[in-house]
Amino acid sequence: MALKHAILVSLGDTPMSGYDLAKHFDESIGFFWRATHPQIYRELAKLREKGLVSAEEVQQQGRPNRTVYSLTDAGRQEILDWSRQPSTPDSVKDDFLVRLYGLDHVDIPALREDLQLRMEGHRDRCERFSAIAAGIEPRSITELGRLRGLQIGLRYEREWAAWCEETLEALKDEHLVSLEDPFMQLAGQ
Amino acid sequence: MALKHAILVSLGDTPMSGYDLAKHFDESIGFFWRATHPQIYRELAKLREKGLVSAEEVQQQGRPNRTVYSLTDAGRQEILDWSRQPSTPDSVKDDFLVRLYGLDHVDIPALREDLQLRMEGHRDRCERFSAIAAGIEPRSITELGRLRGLQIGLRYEREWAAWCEETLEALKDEHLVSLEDPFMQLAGQ
DNA sequence: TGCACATATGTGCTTTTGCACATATAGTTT
DNA sequence: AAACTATATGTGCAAAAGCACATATGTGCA
Repeated sequence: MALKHAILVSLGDTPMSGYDLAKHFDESIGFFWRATHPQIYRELAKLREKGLVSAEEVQQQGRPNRTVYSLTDAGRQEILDWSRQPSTPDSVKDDFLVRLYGLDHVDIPALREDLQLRMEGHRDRCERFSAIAAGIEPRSITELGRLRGLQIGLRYEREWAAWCEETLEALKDEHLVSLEDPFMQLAGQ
Repeated sequence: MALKHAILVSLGDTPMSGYDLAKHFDESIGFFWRATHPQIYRELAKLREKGLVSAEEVQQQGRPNRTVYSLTDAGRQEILDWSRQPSTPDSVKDDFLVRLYGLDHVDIPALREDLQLRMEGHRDRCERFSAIAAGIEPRSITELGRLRGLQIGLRYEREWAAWCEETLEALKDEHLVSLEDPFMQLAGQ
């Protein structure tokens, strides 16, 4: 369970409300661990009970009040303890790759559309990450960590984007007919 | 829920028992979707109820009997329907990257050990994938899909391995002291 | 006036996942 | 004889995740 730790680590930067955290999970740390707002609010309540975070009600005018959470010393210790456990291997679960694995049973035009969308997503993130990374000159341990995180994100997105492009090419109709049709297969040999 | 579909797709290749499937999930399709044997047996029971797979008891001597499952026409249709839905974005959840994000709060020597282990794992898989990929000359739609899957796996592992190496270098003590110590920071400018 | 939107925080319910444990057969090793 | 390994199939239970829905305030816009 590292949602807990993703929250603690985020609060290690600066105190935040659940709402802030939810936005934060949509942007920066969300690349490493995704979470939705109900998950976050529930987890915050548990962390508060355990004393790993402290909460402070903040009055606001013109808007609902916010509950701002801060990391406690116990929370800091919890991060340290957790960081000494071996990390759990990332559990891969990719719908799209399962389809590719069973390519002869799926709707290929639909898969191509999906692939196109994926490629665009990877390209977008690729540009976003490289823009952010270009602006970081690591002056602290934290910045170094963030930069390394961006680097793997960037590598990942870049490879995926390139692979999508290759795969779109490989899945063009004119390349597939010869595979499906036994006559063409013979002709191609 | 694509465990269901990962099983259906696997049975599309050839009929298998739960035990076979569990091994299969440890090897090939496990790169795209991980599952343990209790998950698989439970899912198989559900798929059987829905008529997406059929089961046949096979007597064996010297070993317990096996229940072999086959894909039905309804199952084939289910794969097709599913493949027409947009794929769900892969949900990233990586402990290790969360630690990197909060680098100033974690135990860095422990993280380095973890990083070393990861790197070895990525290198191993990299070699395994490239050995398998080298032996595939795609002659059918299925083989083309499998090859493309291996290609992204290979790219992924290669980038991760390289990144791990870079990061191990960046996290060496001699590079970190200057970041932690304000005096050294001034001296470095 | 009505509506959408951004802020802000939650509840309820279902599905999925993970992990430990249970059970049975038969061969191999110590 | 006891322990270990491989084959083969499950149950029980708790944690985690996902998603729809609920609620409240104030602003801007048509």
